[in-house]
Amino acid sequence: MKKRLMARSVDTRVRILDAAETMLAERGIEATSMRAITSSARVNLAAVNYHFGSKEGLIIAVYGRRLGPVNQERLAMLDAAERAAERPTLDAILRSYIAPVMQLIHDPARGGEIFMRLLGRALYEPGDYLGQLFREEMEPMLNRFTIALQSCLPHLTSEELFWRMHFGGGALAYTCAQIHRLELLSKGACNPQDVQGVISRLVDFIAAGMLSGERLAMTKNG
Amino acid sequence: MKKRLMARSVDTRVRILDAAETMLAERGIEATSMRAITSSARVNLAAVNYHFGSKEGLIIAVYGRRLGPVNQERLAMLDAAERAAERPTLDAILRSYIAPVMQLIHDPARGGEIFMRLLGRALYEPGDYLGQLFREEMEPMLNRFTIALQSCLPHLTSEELFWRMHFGGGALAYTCAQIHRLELLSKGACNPQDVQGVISRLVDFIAAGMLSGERLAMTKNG
DNA sequence: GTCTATATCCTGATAGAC
DNA sequence: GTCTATCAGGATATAGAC
Repeated sequence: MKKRLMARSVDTRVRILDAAETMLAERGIEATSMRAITSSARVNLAAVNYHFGSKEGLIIAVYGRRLGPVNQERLAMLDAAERAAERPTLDAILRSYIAPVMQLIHDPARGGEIFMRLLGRALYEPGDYLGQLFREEMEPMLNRFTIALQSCLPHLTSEELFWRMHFGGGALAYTCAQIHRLELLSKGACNPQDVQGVISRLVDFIAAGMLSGERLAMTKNG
Repeated sequence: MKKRLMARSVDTRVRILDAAETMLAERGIEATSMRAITSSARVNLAAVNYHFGSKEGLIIAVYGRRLGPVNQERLAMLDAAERAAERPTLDAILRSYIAPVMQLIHDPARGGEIFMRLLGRALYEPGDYLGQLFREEMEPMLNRFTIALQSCLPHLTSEELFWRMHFGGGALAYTCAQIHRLELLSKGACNPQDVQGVISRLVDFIAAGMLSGERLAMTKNG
């Protein structure tokens, strides 16, 4: 990590990161130019290359500063669930994964709704900007959740579990990325600002999907 | 629609559309330049503007030529299900929506896996490229499926149904967009080429989610 | 319908003064 | 650390010959 020796440079770094975060969430990586970012942040164009080396370095920094805290909260919630019961419920495991992301809506200090949307888009972004960062930041956390789900759903083969985690991840990513449009798309029928409601609905939906056809799926370890 | 008077121009049009389809699915709209498309299609750069007017016109044409047939097949399957039984099952409705998309994998004449991936990315693309096209092509079809689901799940409020359709749509979109990576991501545990297996798993997962907490959700029309 | 050539603007990145 | 000026190349789009 880069040292922060001067107060002014911290300001500049943060202003660039904040502006980039917003524009990347709204337009995507390729559609966001460094000129648009520096103009919005009211810093000089050359400041991006000075502080982050390149556009790719900036993108990685934008995701990097927020991803760690979210994943640490996920693991902390899973830890707490595992301390509270020898085998945590499916609902508790799913909630540990989902709540820290959805609660970003009311946590501007960690990126707020903007970073939530950015996170939802991450796997749809082209190129190799994020490959290494996600392997480092996401894989260890995902491995722990996979193990927790396996002991909760021992009748599922690893293939079945993978498919269902994938479907659940899709529902979550889509919700994060589209959260700002849902009220409009539903013609006012739903209220995305009711964070606890959204979390509970997502947990219920995915838990039901994870448990579907429990009787028929007992082909192993039953 | 533009008339096709000369054999040569049809070739050029189609070669551009095919090349664009592939590159858009792999890199996204903003990351794909017209130079890359025309170079891959081995036609002249100016041909895009001659045939499609602009890059945006090309993008709309790429989606436009494939979206209609897929949605018509969805509606045809729903029609058949409604002829076969007065009230089609939830599984039959979901399968009508999902199967025509997933079966693209083995239907190169309708765009194959490439268009399926492109479709999965559509709602994540920045800008207003596709707004009007989707309002025209998707909304009437979605309205029919909404009605079918409502009569199948009468205990759900329209808010609840919207949320669950949204979650299911996210699972489907994610699967379409990531299909080519699933074998790698699962370290060989799953086989995305087993189309019928993927369809059945998606239908089962989403149906279970749609039905979740049926007893608790009876707040209307029970 | 197709092509070459070009117009006009934007892109990421850097050198060098301050 | 910040700034101006600039580079080299890429972007979409078009004019005009064939």
